[in-house]
Amino acid sequence: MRLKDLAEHLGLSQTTVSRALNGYPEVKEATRLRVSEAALELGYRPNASALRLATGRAGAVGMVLRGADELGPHMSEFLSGLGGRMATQDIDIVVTTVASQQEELAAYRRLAASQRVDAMILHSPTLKDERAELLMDLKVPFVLHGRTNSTRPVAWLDIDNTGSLERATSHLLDLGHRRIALLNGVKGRTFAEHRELGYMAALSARGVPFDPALMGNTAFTDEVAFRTAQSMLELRPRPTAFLAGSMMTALGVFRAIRQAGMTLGTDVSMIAHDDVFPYLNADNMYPTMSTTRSSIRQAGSRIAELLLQLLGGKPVSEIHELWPVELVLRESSGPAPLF
Amino acid sequence: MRLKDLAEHLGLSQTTVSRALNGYPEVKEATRLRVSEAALELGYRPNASALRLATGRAGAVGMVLRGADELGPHMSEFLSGLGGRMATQDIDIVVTTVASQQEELAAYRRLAASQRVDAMILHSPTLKDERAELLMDLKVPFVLHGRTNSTRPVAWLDIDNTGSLERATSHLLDLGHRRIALLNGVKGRTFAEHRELGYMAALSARGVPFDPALMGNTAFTDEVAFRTAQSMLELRPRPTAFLAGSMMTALGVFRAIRQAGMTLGTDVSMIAHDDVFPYLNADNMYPTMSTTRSSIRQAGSRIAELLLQLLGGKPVSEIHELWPVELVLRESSGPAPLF
DNA sequence: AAACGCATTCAAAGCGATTTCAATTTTTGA
DNA sequence: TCAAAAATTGAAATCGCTTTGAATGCGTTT
Repeated sequence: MRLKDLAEHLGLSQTTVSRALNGYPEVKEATRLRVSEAALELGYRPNASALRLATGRAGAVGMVLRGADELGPHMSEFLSGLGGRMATQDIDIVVTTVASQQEELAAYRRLAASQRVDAMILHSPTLKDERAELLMDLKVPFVLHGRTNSTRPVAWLDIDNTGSLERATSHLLDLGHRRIALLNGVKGRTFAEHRELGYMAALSARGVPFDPALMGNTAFTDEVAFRTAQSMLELRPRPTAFLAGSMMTALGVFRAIRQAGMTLGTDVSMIAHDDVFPYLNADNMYPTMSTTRSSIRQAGSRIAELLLQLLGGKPVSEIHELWPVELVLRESSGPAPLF
Repeated sequence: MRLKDLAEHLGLSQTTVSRALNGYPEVKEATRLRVSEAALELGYRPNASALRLATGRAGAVGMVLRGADELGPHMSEFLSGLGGRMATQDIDIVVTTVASQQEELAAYRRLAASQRVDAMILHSPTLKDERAELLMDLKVPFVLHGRTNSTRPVAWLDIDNTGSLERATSHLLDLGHRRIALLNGVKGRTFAEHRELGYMAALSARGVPFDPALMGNTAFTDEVAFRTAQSMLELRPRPTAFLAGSMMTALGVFRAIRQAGMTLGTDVSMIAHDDVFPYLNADNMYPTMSTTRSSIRQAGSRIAELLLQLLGGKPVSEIHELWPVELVLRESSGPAPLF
């Protein structure tokens, strides 16, 4: 069922039918009604490729996912938020996965050159992010989930990682902890740097010295976290509290604590960052987990909105959102043990 | 940079340039070389929409993700496998997310009518799956990840859930367990039914009666699993072993066991199904987790291959793959306790 | 009654690729 | 050497839509 068929069926020109369906004013109301009824009845939907070619808009936004490290469980949550909003505008989400760093830039180039997408979403940026710079060079609009240091303006949405860690660290200090381990993301990533900043700020505000042995910069997997936490717990004096970068990290730390024969919440405290997964509930852990919490799904949904604004012509320099992070105290964070 | 520009730049016709780039035989080798060099140098890439309109192929495959229940961590793993293979063919993956059941069918209709994708991938089918039937009615090619009972032939790839659970259950029976709880997926889903079949078969082979109180049919979240396991552990006689449907489920059961003051691997045994997540390693748990294992990422990659074959004209009736599931025994499964 | 304005409708020109069919050049064979 | 065959190139049609610019019909105004 093409536009032409529909037009012939109605005894109208393609022009009029097209206009009727797209809500142009210069078509008689009775005609419009007749057209939309026929379209509905015959199940007409414009051919996506033709529509895109004619309008010059791709009707899609793109995301490039780094296979190994980045993908993780966060992505599906984010996608879910993003997709919900985009679907209402009939905009597709095109995901591309790549294995290596080089492939990644090539993927952005490819998407841009073939005009497959109208805009893109960038994740987990580094302080100096070449993907962002590339997209700006290519003049592809994008919204950054996170922040980066660029000389040019960038549209972004980020959570307040610095504030989050400052509060969490301060709280642990309040509870008497002095040896607080930070299981952070890999160096270079903006969010990791921001978290470190918050952690450092809280420590120095109390005059607590920073011990590099208590900081880990690794991927957020339970395995790595387990190993890191395990070796940190062998330090003397050992850390009495952990700041875990993600829920997966928290699970690993959790196991390390138990294997060392200690109890979470009394012998050792922990506050983990929770991106809010429906299948992994901090409130329902045992003991319940204190968290810094921010829904990554909501971020996805909001970024979709920002993307639409961006495509609607809103200036990049006006698209910045910094979201506060909740600190939710539960059982896993308690007073420092008295030795 | 359009084809026209490139052709003018080279002093050739669009026809010749197009042919040269697409490897048609009727173009002089020297010309082809000159063209491809210029294309590379100028970074020419055919406009995706135009190409699609001209060829009639969408150059994309679609997936519809149910927001709430389905998305989960499995999806990103699967996507990663799928994407790796598709990228090599310059085929996009279009993901659409939906909230409700109704929206879902509408989404398939929409994608089909607008010819946005050449084929689709279906997940977690039910025994009688209306999405699959719809796609067949709409004549949209698709590969099913899982199986369904349809009168018409369907292309599918599935793991041997029945065999997997039969082995796992048998193994637990060998270890002396008689009260074996099954935390299965929701009723109606083919994989859940298949798993139940395997479980039942193993029980009845030993003449062990089936106790409905020991079977749960829920979503694979740690929270639900925790609650279900908790209440099962209050039964008398209590279950001495658990079959967990996923790693998330396993985490929930794990907590329930600990909270009940018991030890996994001695007081209670568990075998969990592992879809192999890079961030959650059964081998590295404490105690290490016995699993039935099958990589969902590999499944994604293979389904991409099948999809390409399907689009290449291979008959649907010849596209069936049943993958065996490994049983990996580790510390979480031990002999039944002697009361 | 002619002219004007307004509301509708339509024919045709894109959008940027592929592909059919025709034209041109080069090679081959007698 | 010249016609026929083969190799190479190009003009124009096509894909299905949007959109520009022109045309039509009809009630008002002068």
